[in-house]
Amino acid sequence: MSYEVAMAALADPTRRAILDLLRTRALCVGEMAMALPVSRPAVSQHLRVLSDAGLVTATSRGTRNFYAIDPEGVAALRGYLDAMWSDALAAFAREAERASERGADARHPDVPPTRTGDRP
Amino acid sequence: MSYEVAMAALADPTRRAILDLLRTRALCVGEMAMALPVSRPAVSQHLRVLSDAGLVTATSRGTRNFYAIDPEGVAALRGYLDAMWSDALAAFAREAERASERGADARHPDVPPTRTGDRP
DNA sequence: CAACTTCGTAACTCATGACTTACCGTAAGC
DNA sequence: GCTTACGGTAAGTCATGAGTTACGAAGTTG
Repeated sequence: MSYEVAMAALADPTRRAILDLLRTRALCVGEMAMALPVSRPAVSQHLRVLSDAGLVTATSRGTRNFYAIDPEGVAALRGYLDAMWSDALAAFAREAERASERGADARHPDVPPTRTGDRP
Repeated sequence: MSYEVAMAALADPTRRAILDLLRTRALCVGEMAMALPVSRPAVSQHLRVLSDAGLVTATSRGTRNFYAIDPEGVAALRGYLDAMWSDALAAFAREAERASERGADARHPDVPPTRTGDRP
């Protein structure tokens, strides 16, 4: 459902770096900011995006906010990619079979063309 | 290796729509442009990005250029997500165990703090 | 209570990129 | 050979978002 927001979230290199930091254990914002080449508010904003995308979870302990990877969000992305992957493999196999049977037979054009449009 | 370019490529909704069109079968540029709310040059540019990211392959047949999903590129993304997913699960389990053993024992702070920096 | 730490938000700047129109190269059909 | 379909590229516009500094809110510690 919401794999689209997660995809957009994973597009940014800094956000991927944040997730890489969180792979081993949960961290608070200041720790991540020290390990990254950007300011702490930037990390906060990225964490906001990652949280909205369902990729991380936040827990407050004292004045510090700890963030950890949310496996559910990652699972949604995996599902999307898995579906696309299997579909692509099936289409590839179908295409190969059709190509082989066309190679033995007469070669007819794939699509009878009718002016494919240029405008949206 | 190159999952980063692929991630950036999948960030755009139009590019994801192109990949969704290609899930069933290979298509030429004009066909995709007709099925999408953008102009044909826009589709060309998106296909260029997807091709550079290793997510699609191109084959010329006559004047038409057919594009299909490249399963290899999708596999790279799956590998990245799989690694992150298993790491996140392991970290989650470790965190849960540490929390339970701390709940029975004395509660010590997680990290002895030393001024986490604000500047990059 | 007062000082300090930690973090989120607001306001702003600036670069990236998504889209358009216009143009040119290339293969097919009369 | 000339015309037509198809698609890639160039140049330009405009919106989005990643980054910064400045400030305020919530909590801990002396």
